[in-house]
Amino acid sequence: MSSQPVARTTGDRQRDAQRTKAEILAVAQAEFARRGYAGARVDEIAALIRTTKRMIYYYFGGKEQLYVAVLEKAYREVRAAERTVDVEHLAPVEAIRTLAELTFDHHDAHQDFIKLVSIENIHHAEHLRKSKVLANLGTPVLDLISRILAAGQASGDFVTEVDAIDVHMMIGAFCFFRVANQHTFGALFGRDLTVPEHKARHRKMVGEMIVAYLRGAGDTP
Amino acid sequence: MSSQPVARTTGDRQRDAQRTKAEILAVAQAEFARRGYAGARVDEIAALIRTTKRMIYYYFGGKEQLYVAVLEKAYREVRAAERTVDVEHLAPVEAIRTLAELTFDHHDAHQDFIKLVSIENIHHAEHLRKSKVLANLGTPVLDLISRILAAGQASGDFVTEVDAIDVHMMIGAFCFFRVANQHTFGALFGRDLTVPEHKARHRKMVGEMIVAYLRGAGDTP
DNA sequence: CTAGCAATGTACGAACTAGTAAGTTAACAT
DNA sequence: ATGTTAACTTACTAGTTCGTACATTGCTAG
Repeated sequence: MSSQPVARTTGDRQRDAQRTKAEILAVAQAEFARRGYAGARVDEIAALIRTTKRMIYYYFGGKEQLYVAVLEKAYREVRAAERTVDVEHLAPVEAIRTLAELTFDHHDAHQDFIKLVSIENIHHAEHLRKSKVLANLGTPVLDLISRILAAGQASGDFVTEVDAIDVHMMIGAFCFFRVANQHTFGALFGRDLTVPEHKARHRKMVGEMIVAYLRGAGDTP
Repeated sequence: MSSQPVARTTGDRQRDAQRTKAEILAVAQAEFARRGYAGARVDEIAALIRTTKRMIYYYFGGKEQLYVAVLEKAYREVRAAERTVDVEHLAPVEAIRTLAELTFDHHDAHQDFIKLVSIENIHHAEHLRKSKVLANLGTPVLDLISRILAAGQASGDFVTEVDAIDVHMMIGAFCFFRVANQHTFGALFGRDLTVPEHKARHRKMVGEMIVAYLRGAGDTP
């Protein structure tokens, strides 16, 4: 009955729209992250794939739409990863500490995404704003933080009055910075943030930082 | 005796090398911060000044050297500002809190600089590394932090064992993030980080965060 | 087996962009 | 006063870069 073409599972076809599209997206993501929006070259992206530049225009329409598609894919993957986080079985202090450490790991593992976000901010998030997909993506982690904060306040572990967005920002800022600014930081302070000792120490630091802050230890007496 | 042309103080000369150079640098800084290195256009920079594109090549040699000159100028100004910070008359807790708040103010006041740093990181700090000026610029704030930490440990106010660079990074990460990522953050969380309420709250947050962390409140019991 | 169309390749052009050759003028030293 | 040179302008080019017109071929339904 179905008139839809059945998606074949064998991957060795010469013509495969989905594979071509996916390949373009993957290469484009690396290229945009590496060179920025203006610095990326459509011809260079085309040269790095099986197919030709024509396909980029066939499937995406143009450089800008390709860039938006890359952004959308990257954000979708991040949000999907966020949804797999499960720390609600932990006590509030351990829950927020673990969330901070998982956020740290996640940023460390997705450096291309960090770069894309940096690039998008240089452009005042104009592409992100254009995308309807990204507007309706939601931020599951915020609800999680809200619940942890409520539990921590109820138990008395957390004293500081703060909302979930600010907590998310405080954790994210630290995790983002050490990836996004590793090169200038390394050059200016002579410290390579990628070496395991620093990484492990910083991972601990985020957790301790957010717990100390939520316990209210920074208050003026 | 002197064969050097005396620098005239009247600013109304038609030809003034220093003024032209300074004007090019100022416009270029704005343009590079706005569009990124690849996105900035030499013709556009030229169009925004009194003089012509030829002068950019006359004084700086090319687009890349102009960019490096902009970077050098921006970093020099930042380091100069750092040297004016005086918090050593304060007790350790107040000293580090004040330093954090001043860092916050400084980042907030120099958003173009933040953007240039983001851009430079996208390019793996390759230009920054090339510059001999920037290699020998030093980081006066690190010594300051070291002294505050030593005083705090001596007085018993600070318990956490941490070095100055990590403290600088923790403060800087927060201050940097809210400026650098304001656009994607605003679009995704519906929160405009530039509105005074948020800004004032975040300014307090940095101070409380670093004090709480240094007091060792995040330690596992 | 074949018609029809999605998918793909080739070749090219219009517009842009960094950089330069060659000539001109203002300001200063003497 | 005037020669010299730094400061400046104009007009141009060679190369790049996004995008497209047009031709072609593999895949699948029936």
